[in-house]
Amino acid sequence: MARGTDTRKKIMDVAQDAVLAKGFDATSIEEIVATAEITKSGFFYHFRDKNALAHALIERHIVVEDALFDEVLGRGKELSDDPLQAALIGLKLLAELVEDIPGGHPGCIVATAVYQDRLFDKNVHEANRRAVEGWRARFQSMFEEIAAVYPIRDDVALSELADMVSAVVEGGLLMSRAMGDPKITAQQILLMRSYVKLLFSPTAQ
Amino acid sequence: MARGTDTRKKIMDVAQDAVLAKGFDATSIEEIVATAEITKSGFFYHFRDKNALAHALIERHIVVEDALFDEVLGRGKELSDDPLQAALIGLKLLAELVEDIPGGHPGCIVATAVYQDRLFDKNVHEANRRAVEGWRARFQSMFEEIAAVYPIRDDVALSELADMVSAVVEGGLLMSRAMGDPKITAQQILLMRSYVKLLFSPTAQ
DNA sequence: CGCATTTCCGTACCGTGGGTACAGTACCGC
DNA sequence: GCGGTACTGTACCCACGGTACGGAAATGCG
Repeated sequence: MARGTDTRKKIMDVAQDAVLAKGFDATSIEEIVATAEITKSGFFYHFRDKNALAHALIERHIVVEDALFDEVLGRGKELSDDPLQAALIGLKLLAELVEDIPGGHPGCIVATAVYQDRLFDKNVHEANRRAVEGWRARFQSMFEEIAAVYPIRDDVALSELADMVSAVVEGGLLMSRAMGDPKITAQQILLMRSYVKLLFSPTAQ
Repeated sequence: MARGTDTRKKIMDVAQDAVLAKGFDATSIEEIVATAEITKSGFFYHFRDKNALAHALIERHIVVEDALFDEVLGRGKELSDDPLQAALIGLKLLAELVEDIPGGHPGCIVATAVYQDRLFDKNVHEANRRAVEGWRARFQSMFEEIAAVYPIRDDVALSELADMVSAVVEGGLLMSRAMGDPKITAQQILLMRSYVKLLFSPTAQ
């Protein structure tokens, strides 16, 4: 039993490295099986097709990313009882964390799936949608906690503001990739942080 | 002579329709040549490979997009002498324009190229980089004009703020695609607008 | 211990699609 | 009518996703 899950995990690890480094379509199954030291048959035993691999990677990615957000935002709450300060700390930690990723900017698995229609089926896109919805719920509740204490300085929907965090992160990753500058993502997160600060603190600066 | 440029243009038009509808990788050369009523040889006479087609499409796309930004931001300047108001108007027009794209949001050709490494070579990514740099320059000068008149309410770099416009647009398009909700992009642009408003106008509301 | 199930390996094969090679041809300006 | 431009047609190669199927080793279970 351990044998099975090990191999499956190894395939996913190898695939994830390759996908983040080169993109999903640039990662051939033959290459994955070579690196994982298995055979093509072994691969197709664990995954019905390349779609199934993508699906598994995304599901796992969501779990990891959720844990990461939990940690960062949780740490913010630990460090301040004030919901606004907690959020600002959390966003700053997130920016630092994104910047410290070794080997620059791997980009987001979710994003790679969004922009490759043929390669992925409905299951994958569905998983993607759930991931984005999860982020929205998370950040929306964060902003609601802030809004319960502080007046908001502009008429914006908190759900859209929550989406903006995701959008800025994803957009930042994309810009980083396009420009070959890994710092951009962190910069963009800090700008988002600045917006949150201005939006909720009248005496900001 | 007209014969040549016509065919080339026809290939690009056919390809662009298909690419925006289904994505680049889902569009096969065989399909393009069938729709354009030419032969495979004819295609490869005009484009060395699929890369060259992508490159040509992106170059053309950049020109169109630049014209679009020119129009929207120019209209903003027409409607107000105040640089902040002009920018706010421009961003609002941009949001409206993005929302009115028929058939939803095709997504950005630039983004599709960023997330597909194998399909595209250095020329394409280079073209991409220039496009992003162009947007940065454009929005940076916009923000500089505002900053010359209004004090800025947080310590942010204007070049990064300029990148944020691109990041929010791209991130918004990505979120739209992921969620299947074309309205998200426009919402995100309006949030960016709200940030600009708060950042430069102390008496905002 | 025997036996079935799970977890692979090996090999051979297919279809699609990008891309090449190269010969031939129709048109167009000079 | 000559040479270049703009193709057509055919035939072919290769990479890669995916299938088929037989076999083998480890594992769990009675």
